[in-house]
Amino acid sequence: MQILLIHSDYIEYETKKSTPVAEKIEDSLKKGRMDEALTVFIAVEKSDEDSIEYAIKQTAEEIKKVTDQVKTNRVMLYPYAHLSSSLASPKSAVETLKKLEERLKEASFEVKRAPFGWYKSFTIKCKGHPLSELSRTIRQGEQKCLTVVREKEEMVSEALKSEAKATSYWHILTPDGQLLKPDDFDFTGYDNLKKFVNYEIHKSRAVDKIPPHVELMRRLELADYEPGSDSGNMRFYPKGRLVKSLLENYVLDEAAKKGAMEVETPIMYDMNHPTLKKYLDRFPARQYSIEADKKMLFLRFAACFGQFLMNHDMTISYRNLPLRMVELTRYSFRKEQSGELVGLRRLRAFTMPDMHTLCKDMDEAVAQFNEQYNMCINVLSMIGLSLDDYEVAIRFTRDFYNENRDFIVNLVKIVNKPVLIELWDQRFFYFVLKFEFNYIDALSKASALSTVQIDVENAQRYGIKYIDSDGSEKMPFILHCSPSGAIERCIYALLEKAYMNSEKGIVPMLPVWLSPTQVRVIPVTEKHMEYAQKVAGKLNGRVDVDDREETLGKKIRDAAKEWVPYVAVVGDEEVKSGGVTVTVRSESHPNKPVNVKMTVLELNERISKDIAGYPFKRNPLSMNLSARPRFV
RNA sequence: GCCUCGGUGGCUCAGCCUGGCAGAGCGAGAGAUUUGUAAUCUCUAGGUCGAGGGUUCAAAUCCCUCCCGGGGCUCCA
Repeated sequence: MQILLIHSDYIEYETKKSTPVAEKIEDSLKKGRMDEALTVFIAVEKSDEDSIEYAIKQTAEEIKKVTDQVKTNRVMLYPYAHLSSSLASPKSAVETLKKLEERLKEASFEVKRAPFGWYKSFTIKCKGHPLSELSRTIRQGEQKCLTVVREKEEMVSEALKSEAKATSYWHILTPDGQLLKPDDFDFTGYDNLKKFVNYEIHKSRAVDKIPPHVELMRRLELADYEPGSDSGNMRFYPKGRLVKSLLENYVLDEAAKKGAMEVETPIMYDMNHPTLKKYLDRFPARQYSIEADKKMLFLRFAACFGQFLMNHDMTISYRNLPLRMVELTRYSFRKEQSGELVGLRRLRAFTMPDMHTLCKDMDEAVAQFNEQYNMCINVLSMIGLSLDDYEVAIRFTRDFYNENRDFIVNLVKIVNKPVLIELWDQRFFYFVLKFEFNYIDALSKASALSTVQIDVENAQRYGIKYIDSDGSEKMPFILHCSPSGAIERCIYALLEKAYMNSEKGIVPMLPVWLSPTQVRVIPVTEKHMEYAQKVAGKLNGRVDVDDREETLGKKIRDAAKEWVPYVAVVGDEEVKSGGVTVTVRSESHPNKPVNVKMTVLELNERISKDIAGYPFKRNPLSMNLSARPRFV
């Protein structure tokens, strides 16, 4: 229920024209006037229909409070649909209004009610004293323990606002240290960089196609939209969960190798916590908010909150620095505007490895930045995304650049290709330097994967200190690092890459370590089944057997559609020789499968080589295809 | 929030313009077939055509209202 209360000298209305939902009224009600009254403009909402009695009771009480304050007992109920964008059905609205009228009369108010569903002209004179204009929202939410609050005015963080104000100076920096204006740069041979620059600077983003990965994520039974949730919250089928889990484990392990300690922190935080509130205003993202009891909470959009609060309470010596912590956030939540959400590229709930490094001074921060920059290149490459697949953006303040010019040029030398530079005169955000690796997809859209930032203000905000060798308390600099970027986004990038490969005549596939099925054994006929099962038992990796009663051709086609890297066909020949005939996907061309006769041992060696150095998980689906349900 | 497209069997969609018995493919179930590298054949089951209202002898189809979803814009760590 939405109500707008106006203490008025008088209110006067006249019906003009009925709408299709108009209530039938006597002529006497077609005009009305009330002097010295509280006019209550009122909209009955959809949510009131769940408990009309509650809405009426609360509204009546609210009206009573205000009439007491303004000392009147005359009320004009005036239906006013425009107060809400989520109206109740006309039928229940009329019912609610009538009951409210009755209730107020019982409470000895003098009540008039303007008819529902008519176009009316009205004149009102508002008294203009401080209490003469009030609005109230009445919802049952207070009694439930978890109600997502629909903010009337969306909270927009200061960072989002300042981002709009920030002036960016764009450049291209080449490996030999030339800093050029984008217009002066020759993009020949740098198609992806050109797309990226267009995307960033010229905001050229219109696309009229569904991104290819959306179809692929469904067809490969990885992930899908979940209409039962909020948009941007995906469901992951067993195969998708497997791929995601492998990526998660891999990235966590790489962070651990660099000395990061894995921690776990809550996903929701008190919106009115003084420190957190200030940080919210420095982070350009929108939050989900949640009400629990009387507390307003927000869902984290990164792991910073929990880790910084933990850092605050820690005793940290200079000997502990650089101090690294990592958390895999499942999930980070960002309430992106609904239209921004696309497949696995941009989500409202996503999984992000988030590592923070406390450094004793700027020199150490810069050194760590450099190390993590290299780590990110390595992580993406191991995931299956090479330097050719993404473009580098480095962003910093003018001051930082003036003091660290050689360092930045060196970053460009490492990737050995021109990068996009964004320069700000002042520091608008919490960092002085950041880079991201941006994946350029089949529709020329750019999305950030890995990123590292040097944060110069959150140590102070959160009161994070360390004791230096001379016994004095100091503030560390903090690096934020996501070695891979969001896990879902990595999957998106791999799928988009596979799609672009297939457009180029390269057979699409996932890296072997991520393929849900690594080897599929297909018996030529039923009588080879026993041998097939025996072979499957001896093979390494995620093996399955196509034991369905289908033709050989069908089974081979299905294996190809699932992008199975190794398809081992076994028939009379193989039973006789004791080996397998393997279709090797990575060596095949469209319509030209490459079949290699090999022993089980040889196949095992190939697979072991493909997956060496990567995490392994068993396939959650049954080994026999005939026992697997379909998900899409 | 705005623009746009859509909602028809489990899935993908046709039918709608021009109103007249609700269709196909995939998938599922049954049967036949025992196959050597991109879909074997036959049969069967399965639908309040998103919801509500209106027009009409008759509505999946036309009109109105609403709901839900996709894509785009805005936005973007």
